[in-house]
Amino acid sequence: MKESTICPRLAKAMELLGKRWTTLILYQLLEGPQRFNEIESALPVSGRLLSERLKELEKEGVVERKVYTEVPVRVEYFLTDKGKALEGAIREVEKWSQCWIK
Amino acid sequence: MKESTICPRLAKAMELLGKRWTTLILYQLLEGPQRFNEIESALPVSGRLLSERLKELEKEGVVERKVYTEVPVRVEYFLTDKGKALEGAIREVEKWSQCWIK
DNA sequence: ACACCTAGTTACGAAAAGTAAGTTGATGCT
DNA sequence: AGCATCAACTTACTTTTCGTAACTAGGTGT
Repeated sequence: MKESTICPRLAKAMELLGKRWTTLILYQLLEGPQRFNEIESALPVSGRLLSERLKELEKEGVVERKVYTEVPVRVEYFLTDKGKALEGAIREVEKWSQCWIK
Repeated sequence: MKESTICPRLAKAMELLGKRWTTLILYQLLEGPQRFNEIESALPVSGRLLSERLKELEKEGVVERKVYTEVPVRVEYFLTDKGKALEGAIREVEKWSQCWIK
């Protein structure tokens, strides 16, 4: 790595959000709490990566995980306040894609 | 790949914007036209990847490339209208990072 | 002829992603 | 008891992408 003049906070944010699938997972969670399998079927992402990304997002405090000890077990993921604060950014990307992607 | 219920335009947008460095490169270009070496020194990205990303962005019509046949040659990259239309989204991410990333 | 400058490209080992099969723990079925 | 089922992961393995550093091309200046 080299020195860079860019703002470290933005760089760190993009290190998280710039990973494959991350933003689409968050977009999906804007709909409300969802279980592992729901997210997996909504997106073309594999269980392996989904699991990895959700852990990263949890670690960053963007997403939380709640286990319901039913049978079979149910696990729900949902946005924290930090995660909900990303809605504006995600909606802007959504708008852009509607206008500019054919 | 599996079937997914997510909007294909957003998915395609994220396929571009979700790649490593892409958004930071665009953020950098919000400052105005810049040469290859300027972008390279502003970001911790290598020439190899910068070249690859700029080609992708050019192909998608987000960025344009202008060659000045001076000595030595000068090449400038700048945002098209499609690229400038991303400013809102990028600024939202920037705001989020200022508020939520320590 | 040789060094220098920008703007790349190439080669190659390392890390991340994609795919598919396997694991865990609590049932219910026969 | 033994086996199948279900969600939510996890492992093993192949393919793609990344990171680093060295190299190339075209046009000077010395």
